Amino acid sequence: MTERIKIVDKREALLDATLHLVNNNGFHDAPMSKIAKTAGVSPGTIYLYFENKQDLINQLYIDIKKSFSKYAFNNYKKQFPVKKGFEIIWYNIANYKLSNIEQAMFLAQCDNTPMVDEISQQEGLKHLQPLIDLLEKGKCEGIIKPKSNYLLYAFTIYPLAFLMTSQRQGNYQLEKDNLAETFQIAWDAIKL
Amino acid sequence: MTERIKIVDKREALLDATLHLVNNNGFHDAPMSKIAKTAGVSPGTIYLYFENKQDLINQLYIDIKKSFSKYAFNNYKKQFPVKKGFEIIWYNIANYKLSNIEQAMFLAQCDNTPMVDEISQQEGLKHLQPLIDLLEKGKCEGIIKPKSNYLLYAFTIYPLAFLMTSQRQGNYQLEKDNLAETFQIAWDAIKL
Amino acid sequence: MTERIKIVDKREALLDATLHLVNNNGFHDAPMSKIAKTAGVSPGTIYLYFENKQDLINQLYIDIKKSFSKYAFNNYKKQFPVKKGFEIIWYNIANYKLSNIEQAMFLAQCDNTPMVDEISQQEGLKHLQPLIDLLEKGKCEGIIKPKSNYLLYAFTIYPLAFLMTSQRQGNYQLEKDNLAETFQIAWDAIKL
Amino acid sequence: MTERIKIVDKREALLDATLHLVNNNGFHDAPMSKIAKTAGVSPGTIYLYFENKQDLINQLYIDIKKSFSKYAFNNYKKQFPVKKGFEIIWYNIANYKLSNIEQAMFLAQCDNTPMVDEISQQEGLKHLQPLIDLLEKGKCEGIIKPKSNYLLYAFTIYPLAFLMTSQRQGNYQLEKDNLAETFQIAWDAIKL
DNA sequence: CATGAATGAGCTTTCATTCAT
DNA sequence: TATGAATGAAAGCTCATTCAT
Repeated sequence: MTERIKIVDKREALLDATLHLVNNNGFHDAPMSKIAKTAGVSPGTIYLYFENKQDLINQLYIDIKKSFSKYAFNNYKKQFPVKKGFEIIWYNIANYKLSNIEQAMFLAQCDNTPMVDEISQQEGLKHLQPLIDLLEKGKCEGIIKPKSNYLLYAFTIYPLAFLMTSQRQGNYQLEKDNLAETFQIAWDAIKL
Repeated sequence: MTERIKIVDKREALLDATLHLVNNNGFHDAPMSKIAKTAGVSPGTIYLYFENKQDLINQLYIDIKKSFSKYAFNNYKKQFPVKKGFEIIWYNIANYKLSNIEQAMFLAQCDNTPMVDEISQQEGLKHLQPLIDLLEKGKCEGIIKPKSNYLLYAFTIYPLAFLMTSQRQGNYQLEKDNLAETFQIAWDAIKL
Repeated sequence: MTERIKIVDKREALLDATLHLVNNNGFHDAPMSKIAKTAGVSPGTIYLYFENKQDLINQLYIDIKKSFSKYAFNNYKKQFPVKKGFEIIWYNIANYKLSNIEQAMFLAQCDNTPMVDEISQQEGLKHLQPLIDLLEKGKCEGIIKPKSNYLLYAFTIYPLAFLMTSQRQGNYQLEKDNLAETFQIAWDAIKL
Repeated sequence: MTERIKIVDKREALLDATLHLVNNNGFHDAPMSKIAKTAGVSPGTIYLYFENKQDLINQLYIDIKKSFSKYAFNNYKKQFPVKKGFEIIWYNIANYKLSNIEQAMFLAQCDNTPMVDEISQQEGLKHLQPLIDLLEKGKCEGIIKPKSNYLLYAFTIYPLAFLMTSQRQGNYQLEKDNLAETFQIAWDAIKL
């Protein structure tokens, strides 16, 4: 019992340290020694939990991607009417990016960089299926523009990444207040 | 004369090599030796044109940013009516990302990674001022939603980055045909 | 009782594992962790039976050397006439190298490498005294050439190491049949 | 010109350092850092001349094997009568082992250890062909016992390795004087 | 006795940078 | 200008050994 907690703790500490260092210094300036030190652990210990640096990055990516998609579909049911369902998912994702900036930044870095295995990248893509299904349903019902899902995603969900980055740099403040206005813009983009 | 051309050639070859390697391998797997070899130049030669690796990356970033913004405002005049002006800029940017994928990928990598100096990052931001001015004008004239420019940018220009990435991975084909439909989505998002 | 047997078993398992790994991978690629795993034991356990890696190697060397010399003088009595005595010892050694290839290989590795303590090396040398005595007797009786024992050993016993190696590599088959011919060669070398 | 000499010098210095360290400490205690220091060179420099540690060892092995076999057949011509030819080769090898103890020790270590690639090991074997041919000729002419070449080698050439080791440990002195007697023993072993 | 997670010194190797040519 | 051999600090990783359980 205590053992399992400890193990989880150390793995977690290492993932946290990696997240933090890669975010702030980039993959290229996040040496294993620093990761170990930040996690309060000896360099050799990393290799008890991860095969190598690439594996550490991959696992971090997948872990975060999982927690992200779990968050994204919280309280969502596919029986919901299209607009309501979309609203819930959109708000979930927006809130995730607002309150888990570190994680969101890391995902952005992974998605724009060849630092994650292609296999892990594929793995991470699977998780948005319910959103795809919802968009399809919306198109069938004549509520959403009959365009590629990539297009619909690009103009509704993806912009949140930019707002998050802007916010982090202090240029823009995305808050509960203006979230509704922002959703309106997203919805205007794709509604029929 | 030939010498000056040569100089330009070598600098250019080095920037090209860096662009290519960083795009395909990431900053962390683009050693100076490989950059030199790809550029057909000796490692030592790099330091005749650039102070160090960071400087090389910075200059590449600024160079591309410049060429990008030049492209973005091609044929654009601030006297144009708001929608026409916006349309021109939007299409310019879309076309740039379609035809200069390497450059666009690199910018995306820089914007989501701490690989470029903050100073250079600031430097790169200045270039979009005419777009900002245009959006402001649109808001004054009641044509565009009275929202933060960050928001307006996020839901019109920024999505193009996602489409470019999707296209590069073969998931989506952004072409001349559907460019018009795509613009419509962008415009719907911000028009009043 | 069971405990003592167990103890012996574990020590034995560790020695066996070491023998096997050092033979196949070399000393430099036989880490304690692999030895432990091969022996079906925890890494920490090794240190209950051996002081450290060097001690493990040393003890293995001495153990094998002991069993080898016991085998070498099996059925031998110093009262035997010289040629008969020599024949018995020679056949014993030949048979040992034929049927205990792993052990013989390990000894060869130890004898040509600085992997064993000098002390242990000295320790291992003592065991051939009866053979030395026999050679001396042979020289006194005018049956064997009056040469250094090193020389006599080099041209009678030592060649068996080469034949064993050749056999292991599949180049040569040393078997019961040709053992007699081989002995003849050895004897021709040193007989007067 | 100066460059090539320098290059050869550095490669040579590294091979020498490796020879010395592996002989005295064993493969397992001959770290690249020590090799570099002994060669009067920086650790990184090793990798300008060798792919990795294994390659360094392999090349050293092959180099020595080559120089050994060149030495072995010095002044030898296949037109010589069998005994004279054999005598020349045997003396050459004996002299090599007497005057190039370091090299001979290293070869012995390689031949009794899995430290050299199998490919390189094969490569090293090719060089004794003229001796094989000579033994065959001797057998045809009824001068040498009609036995396997492995056997003939084991009882004539191979014993020299033992004498060299003994000599190095100060137990035995193989010198010009007793070389003739020693040859006699070898010849007695295989002559018909 | 036995475990095996943890350690950290030390290993092999890489790579940004220099400098004699 | 241009070279590229050389550097050496630092990277990723291994492994003999320890110690709390």
